[in-house]
Amino acid sequence: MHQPIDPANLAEAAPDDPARRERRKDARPGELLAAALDLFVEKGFAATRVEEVARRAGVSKGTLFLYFSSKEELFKAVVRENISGRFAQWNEEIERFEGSSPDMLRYCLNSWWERIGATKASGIPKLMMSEARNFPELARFYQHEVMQPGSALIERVLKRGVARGEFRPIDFKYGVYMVLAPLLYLAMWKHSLGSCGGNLAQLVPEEYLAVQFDMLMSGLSATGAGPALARPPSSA
Amino acid sequence: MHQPIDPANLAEAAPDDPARRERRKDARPGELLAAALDLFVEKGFAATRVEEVARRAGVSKGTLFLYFSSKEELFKAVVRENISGRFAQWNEEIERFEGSSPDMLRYCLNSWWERIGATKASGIPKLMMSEARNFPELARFYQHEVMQPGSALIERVLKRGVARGEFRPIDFKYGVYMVLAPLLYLAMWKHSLGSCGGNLAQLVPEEYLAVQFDMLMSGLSATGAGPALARPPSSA
Amino acid sequence: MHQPIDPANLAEAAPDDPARRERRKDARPGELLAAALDLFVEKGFAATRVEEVARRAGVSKGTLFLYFSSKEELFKAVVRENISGRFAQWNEEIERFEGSSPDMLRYCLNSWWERIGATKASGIPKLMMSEARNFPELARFYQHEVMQPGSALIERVLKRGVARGEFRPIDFKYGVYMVLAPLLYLAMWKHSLGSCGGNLAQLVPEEYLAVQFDMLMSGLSATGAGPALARPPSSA
Amino acid sequence: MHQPIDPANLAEAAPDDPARRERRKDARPGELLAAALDLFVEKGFAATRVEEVARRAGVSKGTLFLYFSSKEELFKAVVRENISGRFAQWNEEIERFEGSSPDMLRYCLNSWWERIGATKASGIPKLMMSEARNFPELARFYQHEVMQPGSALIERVLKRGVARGEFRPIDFKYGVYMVLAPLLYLAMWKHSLGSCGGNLAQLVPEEYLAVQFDMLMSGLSATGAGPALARPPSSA
DNA sequence: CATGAATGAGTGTTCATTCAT
DNA sequence: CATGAATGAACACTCATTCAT
Repeated sequence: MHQPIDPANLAEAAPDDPARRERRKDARPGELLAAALDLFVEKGFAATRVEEVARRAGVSKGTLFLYFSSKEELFKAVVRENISGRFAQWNEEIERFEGSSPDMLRYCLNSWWERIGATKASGIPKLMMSEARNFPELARFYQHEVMQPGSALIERVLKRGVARGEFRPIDFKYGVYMVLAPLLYLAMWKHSLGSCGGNLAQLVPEEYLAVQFDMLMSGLSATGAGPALARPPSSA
Repeated sequence: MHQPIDPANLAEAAPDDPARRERRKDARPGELLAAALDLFVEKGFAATRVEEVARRAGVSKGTLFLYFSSKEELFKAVVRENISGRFAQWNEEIERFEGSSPDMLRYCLNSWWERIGATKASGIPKLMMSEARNFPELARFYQHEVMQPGSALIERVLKRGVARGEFRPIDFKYGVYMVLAPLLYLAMWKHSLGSCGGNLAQLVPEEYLAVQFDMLMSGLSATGAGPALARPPSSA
Repeated sequence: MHQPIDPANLAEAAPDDPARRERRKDARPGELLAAALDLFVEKGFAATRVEEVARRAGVSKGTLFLYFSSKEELFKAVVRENISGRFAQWNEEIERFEGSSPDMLRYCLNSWWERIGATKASGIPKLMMSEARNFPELARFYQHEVMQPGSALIERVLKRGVARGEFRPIDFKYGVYMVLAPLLYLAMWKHSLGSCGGNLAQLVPEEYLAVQFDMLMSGLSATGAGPALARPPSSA
Repeated sequence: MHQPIDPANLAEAAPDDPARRERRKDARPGELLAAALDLFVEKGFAATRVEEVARRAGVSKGTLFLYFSSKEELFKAVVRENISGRFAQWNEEIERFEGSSPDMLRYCLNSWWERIGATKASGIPKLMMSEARNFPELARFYQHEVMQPGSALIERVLKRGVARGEFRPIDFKYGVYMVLAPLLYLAMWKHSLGSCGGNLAQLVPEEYLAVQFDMLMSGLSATGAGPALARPPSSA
């Protein structure tokens, strides 16, 4: 990732050389961002000490402030770094998917679990929920870069199912939330109450997701006799 | 000294009159609890300053500690006042409910919305999710005083429905989460991303809940042909 | 002690009637002073809470301030209350004592232990040592009312012994401290380090005093060959 | 990573060079320790404000906590710096001492006076007496770090004297207190009543100590005919 | 006289941020 | 570029003192 450091030009590079600074922005900050993600997810924003982030990244506290002008900026950078990129691939996969819509939906839930839910990244939605109010700008950013593409992806799946007669006609706006809510609740639960000992009913995420999927299918099933969702879609 | 004490009215105004004390303990703390709820919901537990709570209630910092021995106790009192204190009545209502189990479930969702979801109290679940990790004692408290009774209440409804043949047999542990997750997600959404302008799809909570209810019913329906939840219940 | 309360003149007694206040100064304050002595001795001045003093005396915090304008004044009153009186009797006893001077000295040490050292009053010297610097006026008072008569009493005993040829001639000024220092050190030790668990060598006060007495006698003995104190008395 | 690490100069300037850290830890803290000693002695432990210590040392409050993790640790450091740290040297001196035991004891008293008694450090025993009860952890520390080694040192001197036939056999436990009590009483007196004007009999410490030493010697003298301490030693 | 609710200044400690080297 | 020593604002909680009743 870094080019080999050439001692020959060290003396020549002006301290404020923008190019050099640019390069750095990719180098050392990477370790800082990783450390920050770990700690923010683990302890939350307020309880994370910048010194510990720096230490975990192997640099000094002063160095951290060389790259991020404040703890808040660090937080924003962490969120930016860890969320957007995946949707492109995800959309492609959906595009190429050839199975039934229920299978496609199951595939979505499963890959969410594998790529987000079961990983450290699952801490980010929780992070955003917790801090959104104190970082409205970040919240807006998250809406545009994460919530919107995510919702769009799910909406596409649902629409495909309806179009192919595999799902009954539904109100897509709320249908999306029906898929999202259980996933996001699970992510948040994992990183808050679920991480505190003494839980009455220890969730097994895989089972939780299976049950939620069954539930979804019975709500979406074109053959189901239930009244659910059988209302004229309010928005396309 | 001021005026001769008239024994006749001793019962009404004796300095240690328990009733008077009761009134006091209910009077000023009431304003403190209201102020605390506002601020906790608005800024979170850690970011709320006890002094500001006091100021908003119109008393001094010292007075607050006269009624609540610590910030954590204040928080617990807020939770008791707004959530756990209601389970008794709620349980009674359920006990006396005579309609069908679907109606009972709908009644639960509706009263949750009216009493919690639509009020400032809906900020509390979000708050707990955000702060649980950093305040384990509060998390334990919340588990015992809120999550447990809440889950038990829902489980009772589900069991009644199954027993009366109105719901298909389900795994109750996950069934409870199927009811809870959408509610809690809504509460959290309201107090985080939902409270920041510029949302792509503005949820209308009532509609969201209606759709979620339909969904639930189709998943639970005894007559439905879908595969959902049709697994042997794992716990009674 | 108090005159019976005549309801007839209650209305007439001006609230600030000094006589009435005087009366009170003997009545309720007695309990307050006792409670304060206990607590000051037990926990020191700073660590004693006026509220606890009041509670132990069975009155409210406000009432305490009715009698003592501040915590410091309470402290002064406690010290004043508990120190002077005993010397008159003590001096008389010494006056009448007819045994040998060593026996008289032993008698002094023993009665100090019985009347002061073994009682709560032993806390007062410790109190004074601890707080003298912050209450210079009290320190002066203590010097005049306690240290001075106490020293004089001991000096009288020593002089008697020298006059009767039972003690060798000594410098009385320092001789007095030779008697006092072990006693006062014991009192302070009892109320500080001695009251904390885990002492290496648990003192038994009676044994400590016996050994100190032997020591004193060997230093004072007219027959002893040692060089001790055999210098021309420098004062008195 | 920044520059190739040259093993050759690691010992001199590595950022984590323990020697450099050592120097730092001795530099500024020295001023803090001096300021703390002054203030603790002057006002006591509880009444001393860490901010004032910092201010007097010319640094900020935060800096103080950079070097001492708490006020109690600061106090312990003061005690170590001024008292317990000296026992090693003191023990060595005793070890090498070749004169008679009475001379050795006199040497001990004199060096106590020069190194502790006559210096600000003499305020520490008084301080401990005053605050021990309210700071049990400090009391324990003081017992282990000061009282115990101090007693052991004196006990060694006494045992040597008895072993060499220069002192008569004594109960060492109380013998130690016979040496200690006058010293500690002097220290306390200096910092409490002795520091308030208007003393009846102004002690001259050097004379006080000389007299106490004579007294001790006559009590310990092997040739003395007195009864003092001539009891079978209770502990070896 | 007596109460006890109310006050608010004061304390030890933390931690994001700065800056001289 | 990197460091880490220094900063100082901030915060929960205490408690002597006041005063309306």
